[in-house]
Amino acid sequence: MAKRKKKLEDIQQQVLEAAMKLYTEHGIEKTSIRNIAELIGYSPASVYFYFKNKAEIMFTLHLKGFKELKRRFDVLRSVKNPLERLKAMGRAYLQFSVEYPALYDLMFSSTYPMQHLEDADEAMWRQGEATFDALRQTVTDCVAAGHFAGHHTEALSFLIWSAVHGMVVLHQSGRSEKAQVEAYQDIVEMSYSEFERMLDRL
Amino acid sequence: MAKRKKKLEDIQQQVLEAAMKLYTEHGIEKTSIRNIAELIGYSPASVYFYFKNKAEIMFTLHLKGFKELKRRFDVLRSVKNPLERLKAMGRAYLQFSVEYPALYDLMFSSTYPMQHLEDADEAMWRQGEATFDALRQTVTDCVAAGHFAGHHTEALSFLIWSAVHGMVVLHQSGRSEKAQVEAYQDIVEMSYSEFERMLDRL
DNA sequence: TAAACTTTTTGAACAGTGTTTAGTTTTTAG
DNA sequence: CTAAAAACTAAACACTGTTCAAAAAGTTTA
Repeated sequence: MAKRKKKLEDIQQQVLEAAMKLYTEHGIEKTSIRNIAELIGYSPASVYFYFKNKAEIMFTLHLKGFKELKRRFDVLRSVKNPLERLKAMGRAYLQFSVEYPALYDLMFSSTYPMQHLEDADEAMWRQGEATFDALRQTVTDCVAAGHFAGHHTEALSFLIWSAVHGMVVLHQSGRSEKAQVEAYQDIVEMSYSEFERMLDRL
Repeated sequence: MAKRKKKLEDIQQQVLEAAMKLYTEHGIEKTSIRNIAELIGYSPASVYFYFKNKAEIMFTLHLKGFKELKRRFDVLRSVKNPLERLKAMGRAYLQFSVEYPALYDLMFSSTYPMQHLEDADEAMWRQGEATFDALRQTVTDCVAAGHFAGHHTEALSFLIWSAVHGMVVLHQSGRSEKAQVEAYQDIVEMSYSEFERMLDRL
């Protein structure tokens, strides 16, 4: 009976891996239940024995992204200077988006995982909340250390998230290149440096 | 022969209006060629007589958004103080995103219009470029007036775009609420105020 | 072992999508 | 009035997510 469960989880894992492979290599349009099924040697209907629907598959996938991002943020807790930690978090966030663009899209843009939250009647997005908490806490630490005087912590935290997220999505949607934002190698890198300098002056 | 052209453009217009109506009222998933066709009393195949494909319809639609956004930016040219103009542009941008969320998505997030650019072998996204130009010019004016000393104009411009765009998409994707970013009425408004204060200190 | 029961798997279908093609109808020009 | 051009459509193709009844496989009980 333990083996049963093992096998079930095993195939769930296979589904997730196939979905991830299709998603990263060929995008959302090729990540179909039929393609997933074919990749693991099952019929399309079988996929629905292991997952409620496609939204749940994508939701489960996006959780893996948050696990990795959290891991990276956790490493940065060793950075004692809160302002330096905040800047390092931003860089880690950008780095993550470059290494896992598909996963990033699932975590912060795609409607699929959010759709699952509504299917499951979950009012909250725990992973997003936890990640924002990490940011908010670091901003709070900065304030305690005398930075950002007169600024509203919550609003400033959201602004910081927005700025970095905005760079990522403009870049990933192809808009920054198509709008000729760069005669420069990496506009995102340069803009983030500008952002760090802004934070220094607050 | 002028009447011919008139009628052709007339039906193109009808297609666009139907598409816009479906998109704003029921989202992308209900904005199908079949639904558009039904709304204007034509067969689905007829739509392809007036537009190459769905990407072209969405592209044409997103142009209307840029026309309106440009109109709003043009009004702000009367604001002589460049820093004030920059801040007003940001507010106008946010205001636009609130009034036309569907159009905003088409302009800055959806892959459909960008897909058309690739279909049409257009290396450039003229509307995005023109809009970014307006922002870049205003930042340049700010620099000329002694602001943002030591900052890189291009990178700073991209950062400003990113910050405001990031607020909009986090808000519109439902992520900000689901991540409990607000026990506050309007986190976007508050964050933008923080942003203005940041600009003042540069 | 045989029957009963449960878990797992699937073929087939439903309702939908974007798009193409061949053929028909309508309109215009000579 | 006829020939050419323009406008329009039915039907199909190849997909999509999803459901359901039935079949197959595995497990437990008598």
